[in-house]
Amino acid sequence: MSKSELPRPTEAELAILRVLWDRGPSTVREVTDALQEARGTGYTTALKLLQIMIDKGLVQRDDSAKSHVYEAVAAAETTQRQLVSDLLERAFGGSAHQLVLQALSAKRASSDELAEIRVMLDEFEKKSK
Amino acid sequence: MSKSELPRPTEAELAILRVLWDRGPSTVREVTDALQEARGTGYTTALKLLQIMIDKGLVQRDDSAKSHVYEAVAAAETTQRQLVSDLLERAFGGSAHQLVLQALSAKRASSDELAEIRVMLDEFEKKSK
DNA sequence: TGATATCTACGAATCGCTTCGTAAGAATCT
DNA sequence: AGATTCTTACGAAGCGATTCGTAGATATCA
Repeated sequence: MSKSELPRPTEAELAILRVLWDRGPSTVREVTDALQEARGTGYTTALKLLQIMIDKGLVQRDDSAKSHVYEAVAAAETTQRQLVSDLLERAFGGSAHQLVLQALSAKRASSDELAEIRVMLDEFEKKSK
Repeated sequence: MSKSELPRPTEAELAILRVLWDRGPSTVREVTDALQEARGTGYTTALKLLQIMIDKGLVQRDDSAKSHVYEAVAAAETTQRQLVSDLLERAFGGSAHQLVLQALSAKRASSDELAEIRVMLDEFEKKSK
């Protein structure tokens, strides 16, 4: 079984993935604490979600210790790319520059950010040649 | 009541909105036909969705004729901006340039597209000054 | 007119997501 | 040991999204 076909994470699952990407491998307790303030997630809720995410292949688990340790299977960039790609098709009909435009409008991007994006474009173009 | 607080459309609702943005005001029949190939949506399914979307304020209806005519309340750009903004927070922690980067990676954007995006950045920067 | 087609409205079934209560086992404290 | 705390596992409730069947009203056709 290849890793290439992970399902799109749901909203709650994405919140958990963000914690795992941020903290690295973590226990249920640690995930719960991290989500406590932002979402008020309860302990058994986080546990259940992580168990479901194992079934889906989104996370893997090390259960050698008493408190199991969970880890995201896909890198942040991979999942983010999947999500953007999804939105691009579903909402923009594949028009990347429309998406970028709306992203900048939504964010009211600063000049610094715009400059950063320009650098990215340069690198991107260099690579694709 | 202001129009400013429309809920985020669901997946099926977004598919309908795209038809309405594309075609302009349309009947249930027209929406169903447009979605038939892409999604296999049945007539009563489209009708029910449109009725739900009226409750949510996503569409409005002209029922003066026998076949009611539905129209999107928000412009495409407005909803798209909302969706991108949402994804930006939920998946990227607000980092716009990370989102742009993943969008370009996902799309393998062409040089033409990249050029288009550069033009956009210029205009954007000009406006924000 | 009678049959057929088209439309709206409504209810219900189904499914996935999210949350929580509870039970049972294991470790820790007194 | 006995009580407390922490953990995993599991089931189920609640909710929203999606789909469809059916009924009833209205228009169209033969």
